[in-house]
Amino acid sequence: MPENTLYPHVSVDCVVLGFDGSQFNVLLLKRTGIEGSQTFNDLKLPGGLIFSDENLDDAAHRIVGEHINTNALFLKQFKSFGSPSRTSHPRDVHWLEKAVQLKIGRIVTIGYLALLRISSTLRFHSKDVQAIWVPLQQVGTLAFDHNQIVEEAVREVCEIVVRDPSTVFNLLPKRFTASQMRVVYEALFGQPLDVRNFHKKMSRMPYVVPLDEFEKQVAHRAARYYRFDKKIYFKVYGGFYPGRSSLYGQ
Amino acid sequence: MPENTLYPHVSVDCVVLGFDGSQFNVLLLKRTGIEGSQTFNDLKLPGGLIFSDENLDDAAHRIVGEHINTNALFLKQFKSFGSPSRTSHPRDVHWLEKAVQLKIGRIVTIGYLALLRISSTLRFHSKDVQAIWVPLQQVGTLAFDHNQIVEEAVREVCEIVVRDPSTVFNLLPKRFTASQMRVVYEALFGQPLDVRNFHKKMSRMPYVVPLDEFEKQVAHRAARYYRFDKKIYFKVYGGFYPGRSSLYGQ
DNA sequence: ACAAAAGTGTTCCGCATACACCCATGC
DNA sequence: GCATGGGTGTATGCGGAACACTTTTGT
Repeated sequence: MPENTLYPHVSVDCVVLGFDGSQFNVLLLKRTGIEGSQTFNDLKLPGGLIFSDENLDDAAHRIVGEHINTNALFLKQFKSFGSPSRTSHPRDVHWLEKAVQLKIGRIVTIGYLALLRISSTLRFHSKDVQAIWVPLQQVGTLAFDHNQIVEEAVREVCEIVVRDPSTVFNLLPKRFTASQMRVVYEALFGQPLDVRNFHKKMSRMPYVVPLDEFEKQVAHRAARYYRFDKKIYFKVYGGFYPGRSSLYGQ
Repeated sequence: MPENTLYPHVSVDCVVLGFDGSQFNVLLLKRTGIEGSQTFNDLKLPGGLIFSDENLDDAAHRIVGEHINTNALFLKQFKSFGSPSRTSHPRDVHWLEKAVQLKIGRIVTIGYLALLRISSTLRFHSKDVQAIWVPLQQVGTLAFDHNQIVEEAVREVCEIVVRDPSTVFNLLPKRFTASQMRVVYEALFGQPLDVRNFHKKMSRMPYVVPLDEFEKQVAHRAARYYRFDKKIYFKVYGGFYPGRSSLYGQ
């Protein structure tokens, strides 16, 4: 089957990062396979071959959508991976042949990154027993080159948030307190942030609007709720971020 | 040939941006094809299918290397393009069948961006009559979706330079004057920059070291030369840029 | 002496950083 | 009343932005 070596397959792999209020988790799927005469269980990213008439973004939505509701999901292509050896581990070769029902020569994969908050209302699709959230710190050895893909995705996240501050609100509920927002930033940057300075930073964001609503039933002073205002945000940034290019002319 | 629709091909397309001292140019290849009974001439990005045992970065180097010397070339993957219709224009279908000698169903392409300076010593490989530099402002309608690819690459450039200031020095000679460097930034940001502020900015960059060498034979005050010091740069930045992620733990 | 580009200093403002105490609430 | 987390103000320093004149050199 020379076609299979000449013509690589194309897949999409999705690094779905969910913030649970204190840390980041990645959505992984349980995989069972055979290596030699042994069976093994490990984990992989949600991913799959693209359909012949499907564009990349659609494929990514479809693949994530097999496990969670993707309405209004932040989902962004971030990097492609095409090492010829990325699917050549015996475990992976064997698993692929069973899963895809094709002899696979090589797969180039397009990496997608999704950001969302893990809320009490977020549910895996019914009967989806293979999908689990794994805290980033506890991710072990994954299938294929998926550790590398996760690593690169994580590297992306901060840059995305810095470039476009509105993306953090994907990680927060509609109403959120200042400390919820601060905890997200602390997780992103891996260090504690000064509370007073963070309040000032927030108050300098015109698109973070304070509400006249407060926490209830808490064993301490009730925190104020805020919300993110998209319209104000786009008015402020005008759709462009600082450092935009104008190489095509002013 | 159902394989061809099921298994897309994978190519690499390279947006090679060359700065000529005053503006950015993109490396394009002349293409001659047939549409209906007419022949036509237009331009395309350098690109091609990946080899079966080649990784993506290597393919990009190979493809750019067919036209210019890629020693120490800044070359970076920036985005993939996979619309099913991106190669479906009749001109492109016909041209591909001749060029690739295969019936092509669909091509997913990985976009690469290269940055370099166009110097007097830069030469296209001998007899390479198809490769030309086209100023970005003068780029017309290109083959396939190459206009879109160029557009996205140009959008990338500023962000890359902002994230990693050392990349600008790919666009400058080893020794450069302050105004040469300023002109690069002005072209990048599409606006004139204040001369005094730019000098201060430069003097705040420890890795831009002033030399005791000056222009000669110029009909005005001779400008000082500077050089970029990689070692100092990496000492300053430690290999990391501000806003790096530490999601894996501190 | 003139044309042409190089080089230089000050002020103002916004933002980041560092730092310590009082407030509201439930138990 | 105490434990728990929420909320607040001041001082300092750096870097971005605005702004005009003198210096050097070849012709």
